[in-house]
Amino acid sequence: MRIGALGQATGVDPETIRYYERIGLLPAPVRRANGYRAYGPAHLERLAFIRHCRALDMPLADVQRLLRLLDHPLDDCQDVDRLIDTHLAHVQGKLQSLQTLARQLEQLRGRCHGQHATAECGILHELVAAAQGESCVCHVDGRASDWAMPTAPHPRIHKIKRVLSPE
Amino acid sequence: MRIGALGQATGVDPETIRYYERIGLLPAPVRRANGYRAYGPAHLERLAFIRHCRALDMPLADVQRLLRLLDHPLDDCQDVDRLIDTHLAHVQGKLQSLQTLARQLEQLRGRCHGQHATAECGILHELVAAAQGESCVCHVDGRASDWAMPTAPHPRIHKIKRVLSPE
DNA sequence: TCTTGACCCCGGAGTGGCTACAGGGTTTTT
DNA sequence: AAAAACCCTGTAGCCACTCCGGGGTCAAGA
Repeated sequence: MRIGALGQATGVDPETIRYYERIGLLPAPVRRANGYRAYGPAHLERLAFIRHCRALDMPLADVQRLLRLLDHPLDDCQDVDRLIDTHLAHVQGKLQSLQTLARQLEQLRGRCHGQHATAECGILHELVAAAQGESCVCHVDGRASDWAMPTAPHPRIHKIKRVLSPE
Repeated sequence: MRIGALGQATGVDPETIRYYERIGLLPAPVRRANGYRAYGPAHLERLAFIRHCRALDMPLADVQRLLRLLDHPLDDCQDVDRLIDTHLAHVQGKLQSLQTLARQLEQLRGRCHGQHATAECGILHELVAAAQGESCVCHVDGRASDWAMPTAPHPRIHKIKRVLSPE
């Protein structure tokens, strides 16, 4: 089958299929005389597997590792366990902070009803107040969620000695 | 204050601050004779605001819009409402699919205990079976979640006429 | 026969929100 | 004086695609 048919069969965009090939996730198929890719059932199966893992939000690197384990059926299965465990922990952590986040946004949303100028908007006021460290509906307990924080408090460990000296 | 002090005060990496300046989110400060950026309290406030919005997982484009609304206090506040509403809906949708995903992963994890070769691993078996369209703990109801799907079934609307013809 | 239009190819750039250099200069501390 | 810490610019990398331009191929319809 050609790339379009494979895409149809698996629900994957042909461009994504080519991308998977480029990064070495899907083996390059043979080519027909005209240069078109010719896929067989093995490709279909493999791509469906990738797709399913992606549906479980696994990063492609993890999918790659699972595929390698599949190709070597005698290896220890603990690697699979660990991979799933790690991924699950990751997902659960994300879930937790997302729940907190949704609560915060709901409360924030409750600050404003009706039409008035932004100068009187409870939402903006709240956001500004929070930014200035005052209490905020978003941070009832006084600390911010770490959801989607660009980088949790300075993961980069370049030793900071100098104390903050306001200019 | 210099960029490092501002970063300390807000918990933002100096490189991120420069990035915000580059994309026009944070106004460029004056420079000292040596070329160093010199920030004042207004910058601190603005950056803290950005940071707080980011903690609520808002995309920078939304933060940009909120900042503009803040700068024009006479505008209608409905824009703020809509922005928050949209964002909240987005977050809630994500939350739902993440919950489904976590359940699926938990069930998948339950398929494998103990040490054996990957050939006998219940997790891998399950994933392969699912990929082949068979019933799967992950997809009890027979349909896949759409969480993190690269692209929900072909959003691209290039009309497909030719029928799938297995090679 | 010609044209249309669906399909295929490739390479490269763009997305968001940073992060990580490289390669230099300046300031402060030891 | 030397070392460490800080600052600058500019560029490239990350993830998982997505989109685009510019072209080739192939079957069906007028």
